[in-house]
Amino acid sequence: MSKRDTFYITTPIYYPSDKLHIGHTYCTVATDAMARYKRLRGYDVMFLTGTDEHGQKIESKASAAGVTPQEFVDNIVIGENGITSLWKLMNISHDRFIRTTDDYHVTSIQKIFRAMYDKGDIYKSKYTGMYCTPCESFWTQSQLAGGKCPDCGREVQPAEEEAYFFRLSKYAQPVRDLLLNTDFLEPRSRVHEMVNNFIDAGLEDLCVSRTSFTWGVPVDFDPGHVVYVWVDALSNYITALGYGNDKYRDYEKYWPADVHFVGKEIVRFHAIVWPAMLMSMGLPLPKKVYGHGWLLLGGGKMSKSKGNVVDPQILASRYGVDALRFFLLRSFPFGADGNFSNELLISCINTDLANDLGNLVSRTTAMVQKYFGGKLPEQQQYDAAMDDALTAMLRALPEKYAAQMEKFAFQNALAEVFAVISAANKYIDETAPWILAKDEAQRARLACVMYHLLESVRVAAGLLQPFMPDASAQIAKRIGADALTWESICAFGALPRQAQVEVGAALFPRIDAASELEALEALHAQAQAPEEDPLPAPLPPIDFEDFSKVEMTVVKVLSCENVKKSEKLLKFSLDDGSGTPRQILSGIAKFYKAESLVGKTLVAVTNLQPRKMMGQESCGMLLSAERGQTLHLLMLDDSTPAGSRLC
RNA sequence: CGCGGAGUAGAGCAGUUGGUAGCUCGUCGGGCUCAUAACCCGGAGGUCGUAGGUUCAAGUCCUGCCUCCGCAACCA
Repeated sequence: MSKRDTFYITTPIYYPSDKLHIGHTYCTVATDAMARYKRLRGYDVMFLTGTDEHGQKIESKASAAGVTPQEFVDNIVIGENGITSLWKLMNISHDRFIRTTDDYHVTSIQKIFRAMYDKGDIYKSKYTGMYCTPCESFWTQSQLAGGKCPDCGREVQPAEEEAYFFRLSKYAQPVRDLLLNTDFLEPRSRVHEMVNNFIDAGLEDLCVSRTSFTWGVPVDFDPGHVVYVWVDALSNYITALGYGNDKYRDYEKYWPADVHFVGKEIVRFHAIVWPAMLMSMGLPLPKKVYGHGWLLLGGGKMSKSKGNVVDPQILASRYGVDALRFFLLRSFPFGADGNFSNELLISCINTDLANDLGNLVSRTTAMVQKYFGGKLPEQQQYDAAMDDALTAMLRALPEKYAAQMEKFAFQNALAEVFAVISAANKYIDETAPWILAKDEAQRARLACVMYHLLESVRVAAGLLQPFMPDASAQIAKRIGADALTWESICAFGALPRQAQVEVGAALFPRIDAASELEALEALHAQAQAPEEDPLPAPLPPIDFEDFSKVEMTVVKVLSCENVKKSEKLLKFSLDDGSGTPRQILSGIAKFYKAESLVGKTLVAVTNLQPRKMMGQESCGMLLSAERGQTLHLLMLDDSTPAGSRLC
């Protein structure tokens, strides 16, 4: 046999700091459908997924949980209800699962890092960030919690550490050309975002090592440094094939990847950093990066902090894995955001799966059973006027479907299949088999009608295999079809004339929408309720001397207004007793209306280093009490004079 | 004037290179009885966010404006 064409497809490697939600499932299911489709088409497919297990966040979460980082990620990745079991539940057919803590990956990363260093594309310099001394941790501005260390809640200071940098700037031009002049990145709308926001804004060299934490791949020629996420995580796509290690030997065979499916939030790394790294290593670039959309809830982003995460395990257990997989790919265009809702899920299952597909299988097999005892006779009479339209549709379907699949337009591919399922339901009405059945002379005609229905079901089931592997197999079994190969799907009449059917229970039972929605609401509320915000960890004792360094002053609000273009900032002008108004910016706009605070008596730390926010200077910090999602400013009795010191 | 996306029937969405506005759900009426109260047919319902412009012709191209969302920034 001649060497088959290969198809290499990947999901991102997910970060196991929390349970995965429906968004991750969406991406993985889409990748799985594509992989299964390509296998159906005869490709030699490599489907890779995995987990990105290093980094400071894992390290600190593990320490908070009192376990080692390895134990922590093991639990989330391969533990009970972990990521691998979620993929097993979702019937994901990945060929390989990479964990960045795997030995072979670590070995490869060290080689890759050194290769880029030897080439001069990685160099040593200084990294500047906010540093928390007690935690020995660097944080970026965006990681800070209320401007403080997200771990311990203490103050952080600007500081710098020695670090290695990747010469990303050197590759700005070739990457820009790649994005603008080729189909490397799709959908096209993502290209503008990348070029305008990042490349043309000036691409800075990228910090690719850290000394502030240890949970990572060590830089083997410089103890104390660990490889930072970019090199470690992105390279998984080649290390998993054996690049730089002896574990696998598939690099030559599968690289370059045919497509990386990624969420739009990480398009930037895949479309800019990854090609630049490969250019530096002198390796071929992946053929395509596809940035899919997000599932939104109530029009907004799904996120833990909003408490609106949807749990795929619950949905799969209630409605079935195939139904959930189908829903995800049928309801939303892959390239754009989609609005997830339980109503939509239930209505999709009821309409497409129960009413149209499931019911078609049910009525068809029931009739074959009823009229022919489960097996069609050889004698069948074709009626061009009645049958031509349906057979033409069936013959044209595989090609139309394939055209959509090649574009990753899962929604459209499924729409094509369901157009034929609808046509088959209509065909029953037009041919009215129950009338034919009353006339013994019409037996051959009736058999032909039944055969056409079975063929419609067979072809549809064949094309649904990538989306609903189990349900498709069940349908094939019911209508007495063999394995649904692509060739047989394309060949109308591949089903034996004397097909033997079996009647069974409903494949997709109808869901009572009203009661189900109620049940889901209840489950959701249950999942939300116990999430009490834990108290932050107690801080170590401090000297009175340390405490006395903080100057806390009673202030009165002279004026207060929202800072333009900022959601969170309020700008205060305060009477601190000195006679000169003091300006302080505070990120509490979500909790208080600016005008309601005028005249209030508050407490401010008045000897903090002034700091600029949104271009305005802030001289101090207003004290407030925070618990979970709530925040209360410290307000004193208005008789307290401005300028009083707290002691 | 940071960047991008979106605004199309009650709801959720399609509308490729400009040429009579479609789909699903819901709703109203009819048909059928093989089937999972499912299936089939038909009706009602849209000045395609808004104001201009190009064109014989614009949801589809151009410009301004409004609203929503995301990214970025910022959150002492």
